[in-house]
Amino acid sequence: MKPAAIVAREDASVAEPAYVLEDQVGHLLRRAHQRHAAIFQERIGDAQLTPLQFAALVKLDDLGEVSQNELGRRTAMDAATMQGVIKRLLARGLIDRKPDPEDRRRVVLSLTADGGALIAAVMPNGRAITDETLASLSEVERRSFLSLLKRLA
Amino acid sequence: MKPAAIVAREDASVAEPAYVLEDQVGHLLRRAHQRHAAIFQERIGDAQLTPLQFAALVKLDDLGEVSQNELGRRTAMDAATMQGVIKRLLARGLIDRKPDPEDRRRVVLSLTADGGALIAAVMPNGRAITDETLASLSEVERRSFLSLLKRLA
DNA sequence: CCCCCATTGTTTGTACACAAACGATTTTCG
DNA sequence: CGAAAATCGTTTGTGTACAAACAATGGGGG
Repeated sequence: MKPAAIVAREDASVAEPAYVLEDQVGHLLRRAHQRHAAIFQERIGDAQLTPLQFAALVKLDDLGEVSQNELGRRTAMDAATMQGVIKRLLARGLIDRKPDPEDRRRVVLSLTADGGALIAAVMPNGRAITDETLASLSEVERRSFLSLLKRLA
Repeated sequence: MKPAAIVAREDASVAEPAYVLEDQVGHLLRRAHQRHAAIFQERIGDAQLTPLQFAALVKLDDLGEVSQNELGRRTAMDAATMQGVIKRLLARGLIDRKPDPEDRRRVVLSLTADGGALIAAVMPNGRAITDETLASLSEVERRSFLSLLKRLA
């Protein structure tokens, strides 16, 4: 029953639009990321392999040998997170780890034969996961979305 | 059995483009989400308040009283995650919790006065966080990005 | 009416994610 | 050269995130 003309107080007609949780970037990014993680888990084809582990293997495949910190930078994981990821990949025998003779602070990481075989086997699934995640967008929309997203990250 | 003239083996000239980690939606979503979380922490104005806790308070402010599971659905948190979030908000006295007389399985959650005051105080920071997260995009690009992102989530 | 089934909330276990503090090394620069 | 600063890897503590299994309650359908 609002006297239409009156706008005193903090009235909606002038105030900023409501803060709608569902419209906030942060919330949407979180949900999109959740959905992607679910698709990943369902489609990657190796029940134990997580997105971060996959990312680490892909980068190791690209780079050959790298130090742990550098691999972290390349995959956007911090040093503490890296610990756990590396530990699990080592435990599965997918990567190898040895001291760097040139710099005694460093350890050098590389793929084992098993790791190389696994990454080769699941790479196509990685592509399929990307496709399915973007399935609701047209080809043009995908390109546009990815280019905008890249500028945010 | 491919005609000789056309590409033998899986040759780079025709093969799918390389799998570039940095171009994958999943990786970009993860990084964008990380960046948003960092901006949130820096700008929300309450060192203890996390994005999920903020989301829960915002929704409680909208809805008044809700059961724990329903709040979880509205904020996209699963029941197990909810436990921790609720526990911490209770410990800070920001929310209230009482049994639902109509359904003895349920608990009813609501904001306390402190919780209401806090959410009112930090809401403007929430808007600023959204702005800063999207700072690298123009107004048109923001709208376009958010609309595409919403369709992914 | 009663049994099956769905829903609510809890617990446990695994895996990110990051701050902060640490020891060991390497680099830089005065 | 030698002290300060930077880098590397580790540990601890807190907070998401979710699967899976559980007890208690509620709502039907036979």
